[in-house]
Amino acid sequence: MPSQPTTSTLPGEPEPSRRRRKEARPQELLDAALDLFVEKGFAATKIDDVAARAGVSKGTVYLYFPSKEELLKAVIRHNLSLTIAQGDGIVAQFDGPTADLIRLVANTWWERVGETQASGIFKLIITEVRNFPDLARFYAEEVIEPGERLIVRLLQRGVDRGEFRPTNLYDTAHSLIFPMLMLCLHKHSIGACSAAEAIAKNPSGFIANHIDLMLHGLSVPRAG
Amino acid sequence: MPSQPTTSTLPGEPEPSRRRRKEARPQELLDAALDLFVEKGFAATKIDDVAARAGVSKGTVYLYFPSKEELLKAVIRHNLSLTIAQGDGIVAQFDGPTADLIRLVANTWWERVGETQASGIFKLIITEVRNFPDLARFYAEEVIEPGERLIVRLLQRGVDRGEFRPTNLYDTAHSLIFPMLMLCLHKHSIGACSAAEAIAKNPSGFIANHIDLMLHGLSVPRAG
Amino acid sequence: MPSQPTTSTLPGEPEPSRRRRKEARPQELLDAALDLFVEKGFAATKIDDVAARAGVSKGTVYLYFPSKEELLKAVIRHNLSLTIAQGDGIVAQFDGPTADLIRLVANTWWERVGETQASGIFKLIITEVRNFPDLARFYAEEVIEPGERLIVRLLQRGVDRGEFRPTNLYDTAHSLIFPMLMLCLHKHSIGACSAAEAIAKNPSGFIANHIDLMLHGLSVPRAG
Amino acid sequence: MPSQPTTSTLPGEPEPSRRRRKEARPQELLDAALDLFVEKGFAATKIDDVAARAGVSKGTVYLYFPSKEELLKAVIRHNLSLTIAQGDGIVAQFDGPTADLIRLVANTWWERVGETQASGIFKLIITEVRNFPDLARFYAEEVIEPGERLIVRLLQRGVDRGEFRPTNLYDTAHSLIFPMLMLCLHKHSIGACSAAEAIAKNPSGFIANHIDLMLHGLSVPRAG
DNA sequence: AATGAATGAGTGTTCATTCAT
DNA sequence: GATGAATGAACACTCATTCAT
Repeated sequence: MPSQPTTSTLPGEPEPSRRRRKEARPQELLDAALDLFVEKGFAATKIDDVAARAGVSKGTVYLYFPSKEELLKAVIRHNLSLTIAQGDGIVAQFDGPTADLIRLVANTWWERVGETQASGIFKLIITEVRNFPDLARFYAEEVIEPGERLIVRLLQRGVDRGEFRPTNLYDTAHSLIFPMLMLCLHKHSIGACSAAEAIAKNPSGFIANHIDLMLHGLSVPRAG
Repeated sequence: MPSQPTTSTLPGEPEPSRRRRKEARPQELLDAALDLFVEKGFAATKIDDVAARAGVSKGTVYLYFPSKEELLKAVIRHNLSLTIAQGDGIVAQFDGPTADLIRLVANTWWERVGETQASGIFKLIITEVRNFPDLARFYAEEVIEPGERLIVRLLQRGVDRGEFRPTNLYDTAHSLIFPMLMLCLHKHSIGACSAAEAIAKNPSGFIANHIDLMLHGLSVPRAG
Repeated sequence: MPSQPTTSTLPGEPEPSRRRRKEARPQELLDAALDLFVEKGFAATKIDDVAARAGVSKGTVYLYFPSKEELLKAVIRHNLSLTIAQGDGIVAQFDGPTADLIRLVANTWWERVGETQASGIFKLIITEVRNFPDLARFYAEEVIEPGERLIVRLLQRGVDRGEFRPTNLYDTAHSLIFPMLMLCLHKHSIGACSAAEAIAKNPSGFIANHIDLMLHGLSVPRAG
Repeated sequence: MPSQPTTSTLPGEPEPSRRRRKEARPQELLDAALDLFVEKGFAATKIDDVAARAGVSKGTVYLYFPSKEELLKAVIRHNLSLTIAQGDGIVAQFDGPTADLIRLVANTWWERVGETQASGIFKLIITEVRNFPDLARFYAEEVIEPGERLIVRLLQRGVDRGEFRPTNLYDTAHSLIFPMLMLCLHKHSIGACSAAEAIAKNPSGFIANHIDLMLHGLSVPRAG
């Protein structure tokens, strides 16, 4: 279930040169490892399987990563660096109503994270932080804090412009983002088993409903 | 970190009779196993550690559960049976405004699940369904479906009584419940590492804010 | 080539009880490990082979020794403690000519060390000190220093009593002991391959000749 | 720790021509391999390290030696051919007292073997013969037998000339040579770890004392 | 019932060897 | 010739499971 084919040459394609392979390897291995760590968990994933999915032999994994644990950390680091500061740019230059901005940010995030392989990183974090506690600091600094700051800034903008009523912005930020994260977790757990689930079938519909609900919940009561 | 003491006798307590201990064994083992499966994951948990935490020797675990996998299933079954049909009673006999009913159900759930050891079950499910896919059917039937039905019924009650505007009730149910589940997940992952997190410090405040936001979001727009 | 049978029960013998086995295990494993480490070297010895020679399975080795390296250290520690202070007693209470005392000590040492499995320890030390340098301090303190002191005291006794001419006693001590150590090394290297070697056939003869030569070498020149 | 520089060019030295380097390769590899085999043992030495010490890449080793085992044999063969028949020339043309001849041979040997990298070969032999038993025959024929013959001839010369009393010449030869060999072994084992050892500090003094002791031991008792 | 010694299949990691460049 | 990426067999070590006590 990798989102990009990472296995060795398909028939018909020219065999990539040794040098080109070497440059592509780490990425291929990280993709394979993300897939498997997310699917099975760190402990239940065999290095042999990571290697096989990347189309190489077991020893090759150790040419690029000194241990299974370092591979895990590299997977997380690599996929987090994709995530951070994704939204900051959008927010800075947007000019219209905050409701539209929030919808834009949510949809962009869903396209770039939720629908890609990277969505698995959240399950991986939740699964493995307790076993590798230094991941916690890493994740808090790289994702949670910038992410919270971004959303709080968004909400503050709405309040400042008289669009939103005041609430506890940190709590509200979590009410906004948590269902989106659950969507990612769901996709890589129950959603991967029983396809017969409404939410798995139409995540965009769910997101639209969720954002509407939240925006309505934040709307300023009519003076009366 | 078990919420109930599961280890052997503390000095000062009266030694429980041998019979008491024997009858309590399976429960103690299930508690110990839940703790460890949640903390470390199934694959990274050693039977030895489960036994040690329950205050027995390794062999004893096998007197009660035929294999590690069956122990996992028993843990899940046992903790799910606590969960299911918890709220049905409350709903049936409640008479006031749906907003109050929802607050009551949410707070009751948080007390009985979120604040207890049982809150870990959601992390366990998310972590392990893909490795033990028959858990999926089990969980869907025992938790997801009754849970969704309960919340949808709640929301429908609000709509029927003219308290809530109409929305996609399944999506809205998920918007309502997902942040509560994330609270449980958080508590057993990041929240267990860096205590310096707003959300971890005041979950009840977060729940109150979340429910308010949702109820406001569901409120019927003023005619006019 | 173990000097005592260490493998599991011979047919006809009563099966030793589980408890008795547990007490005997470490010794059996140390004997097996000494044999193999001496024969093949540390790196080339497989834990599987140690286990097989001791008549147990691989996992059992790890019940008693936490790693291969600790097993090595235990082997050395165990075999050195046999060695230290072996001669001190003899020397203290001897009364006759120093020449006789030296012959007695040499023969006793040969019987108790040279002819037993423990003779392999010297090869093991020489082979492995550079890879495990903290063995060096250990060996220097436990064997070299007490050993040198013993022999120097012996020689000094001879000089004091006018039996030996004065020489550099440390150098002479080494001239005395080194050929005995070479005999041990030889036995576990070349001597184990080509049996057709004079020295391997008659070590006691060699020792007698060597001691005679040394004693004659130490004898006081006739006043002339 | 090689006694001759075997690594690639030092800054300031003229860069050897490519041809020079190529012709020197096998010698450089043999030197590097001897160092490492002696230091760590055959099994614990990595081809990668041999290559690195010789300043080439791993693949290059296989251009010159078909396998690690053949490299070992080449190292031994090469260092033995240095050793054999070193002394025969000296003995043939010497004319004075046998005592002087023995001192000359011993000192020459120590200069040419004991003080050079080649002294490690004895440790290597003792360490590895049991794993590669055909080395035994090789070593016996090339070193032990010629060496013994040489020393026995020396001793016989002394007896024939009335300088030495008769003894078992084979045993005496071993008494003479074993301490010298132990000096080599010591240098590459304990001596390489704890420098604070009398013997390691003044090997020539030890040799002088040892030969004196032996010669005195062999001296003809005064008639009387 | 309870124990914990023993097992051996399974997995992370290493490293001699190969071979395309 | 020289390189170093890739391989995969081999080995240290772990741990679920069994069973004699």
